[in-house]
Amino acid sequence: MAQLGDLERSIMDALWASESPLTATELQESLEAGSAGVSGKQLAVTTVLTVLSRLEHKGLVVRDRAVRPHLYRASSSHADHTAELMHEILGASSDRSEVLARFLGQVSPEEAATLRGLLNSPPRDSGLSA
Amino acid sequence: MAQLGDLERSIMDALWASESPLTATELQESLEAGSAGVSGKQLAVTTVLTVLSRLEHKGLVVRDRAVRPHLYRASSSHADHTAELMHEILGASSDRSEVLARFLGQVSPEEAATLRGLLNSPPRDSGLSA
DNA sequence: AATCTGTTCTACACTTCGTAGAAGAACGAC
DNA sequence: GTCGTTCTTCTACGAAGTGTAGAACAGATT
Repeated sequence: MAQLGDLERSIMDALWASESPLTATELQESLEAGSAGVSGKQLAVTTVLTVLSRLEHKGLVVRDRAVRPHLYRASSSHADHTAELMHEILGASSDRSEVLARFLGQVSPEEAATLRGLLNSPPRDSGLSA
Repeated sequence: MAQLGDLERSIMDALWASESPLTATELQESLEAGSAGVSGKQLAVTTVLTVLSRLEHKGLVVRDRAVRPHLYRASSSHADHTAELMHEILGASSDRSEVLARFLGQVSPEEAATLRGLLNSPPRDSGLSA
């Protein structure tokens, strides 16, 4: 799946941050406003479109072609995506428990607590994601 | 830090698998033999050298210039590196606990057990790796 | 039909990565 | 100390990925 480029990431962030699907133009605006920090430079809509197509191709974005200004949304939540990425990386390792040990060795106490809580309250219903 | 390319990864794997530091030529040989699966094609030593330099530049490889055939070793263990990558990804997320929840939702029961064990075992003093 | 708005095609520059030859540097043999 | 061998560095190029956007095309509105 690989890591995304800067623009790709910004666009995904905007999509993840949005409740409802967005149009290319809306994204263009939210990119100008919301993010970027210092810039302020407006991107061309076609640029946004191009990146959206690429993200769709990568399976990260779903496009609704039924409506006229096409609507775009992230195919999975940010958390899901991130968790998947983490698993991908973990899975590529030969020595998973060792990695997990190191991983835990680096988490903050709060996160450790969070993890403990999650592991002890097992609401393992979510048989979702194929 | 980003993901590595195929060759870069193979070389890192060889370095991680090795107890002691290796020379470029040794790496070249172990690449031919150990990995690759189907190929069998021998890389030029200069290719290995180039990639090693790039990896050194990225901070993943440490080179000992004191001895003549320079010796190369991974700057950190595979597990450490992987764990760091996972943290990097996790850190880029705004909603860490949510990600962790999703992450745990995807781990195998064995891994969950491993994690439980690690979280309950004595505080990992290991103040190693800077 | 003409126009406006949004989408697709095409394109280019820049970076990263795989790949390696040519040139340079160090070290042992003589 | 010079010669040859061995190793490293420099330089380079092609493929892929990404940021960027104009040109051309399609659907809706009047």
